[in-house]
Amino acid sequence: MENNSCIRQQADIKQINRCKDRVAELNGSFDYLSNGLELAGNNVRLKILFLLYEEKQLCVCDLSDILGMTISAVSQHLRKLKDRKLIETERQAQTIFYSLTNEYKNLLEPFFIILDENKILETI
Amino acid sequence: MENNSCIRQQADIKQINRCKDRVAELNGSFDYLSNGLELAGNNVRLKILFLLYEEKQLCVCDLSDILGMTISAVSQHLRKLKDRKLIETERQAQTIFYSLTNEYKNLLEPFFIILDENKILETI
DNA sequence: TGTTTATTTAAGCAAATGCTAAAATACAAT
DNA sequence: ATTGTATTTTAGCATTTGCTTAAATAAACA
Repeated sequence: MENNSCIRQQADIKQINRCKDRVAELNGSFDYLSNGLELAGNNVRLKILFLLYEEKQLCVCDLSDILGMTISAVSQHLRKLKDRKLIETERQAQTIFYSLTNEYKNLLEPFFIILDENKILETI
Repeated sequence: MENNSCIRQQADIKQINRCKDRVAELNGSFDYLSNGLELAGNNVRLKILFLLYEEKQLCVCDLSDILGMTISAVSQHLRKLKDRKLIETERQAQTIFYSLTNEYKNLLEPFFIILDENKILETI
C-alpha cells in the first residue's frame, strides 16, 4: 500500500503505537460520530436539524417553505437523516411530522446551544 | 423555483415566519458550523483531528503510519483542514508539525471528550 | 369510488470527493 | 553544489452528492 519515501528516522515509536492503539480502540466511536457529523456537515441539513431541535416537529412542507427549497429536495435530505436515525417520523392525518431522535438531540445539543445563542464568534 | 403542489392549508404561519427569521438571523453561524462539521464528518479527518487533540502535534508521516494510509492521501486531508483553519502548521527542521487551532479545539472539544472516554454508546 | 392533499421516489446530470501514481518542491546536511 | 529526507502538488479516475423534473404512493374526504 505504501509508496513511503518517508523513513522518519526521528519518529517517536511509542507515540505512534499509542496512537494506533487508540484508533483501534475507538474505531466504532469514530464510525458512529463521523456518520452523524457527515450529515450535520451539510448546510441545509444542519438547518433542518436545528429547526427540529427548536420547534420539536415540522413537516416537509414547512421546511420547504422556511428554507426556500423544493419539497423534493428537502424530502431527500430528510430521508438521509431518517435512514441514519438522526430523525424519526410521526404521521398525523395527511401530514408526516419529523423530529430529532433522542440520541442525536443529545449528541448535537452542544452545537445547538451555541447556535441558539448565536455565539459562534464568541466561543472560538 | 417551486413546483409546489403542497398548499398546506394547515400550516402554522407564525411558526413558519419565526423559523424563517431564525434561519436568516443565524445564517453566518450555520455556514461557519457546517463548514467545520463537513470536514470533521469524514472518518479519516475525524481521526486526524482527534489525534491532534490528544497528541498536540503530529506530522504527515506519523499520521500516515498510524492510519495505514498513503502520505499523499493524508497530506491532502491536512490541506483541506488547514485551508479552512481547523489546523495550523509549525516547521521544525525538515518536519512540518500540524496542530489544532484554538477555535476548533474549543468547538470540537465536546465530541473529543465523548470520544476520549469512549462513551458514545452511553451518551446517547 | 374517485379526487384532493401531502409526500416520496426515480431518473438524470453537473459538481464535488477521496483516492492512486507520478512529479515537483523545500530544506538539511554533507 | 549535490544528495537525502520530508512533504506537497498535480493529473486522472471512480464514486458520491445534491439538485431538478416527472412520475408514483399514501391517506383523507367528498
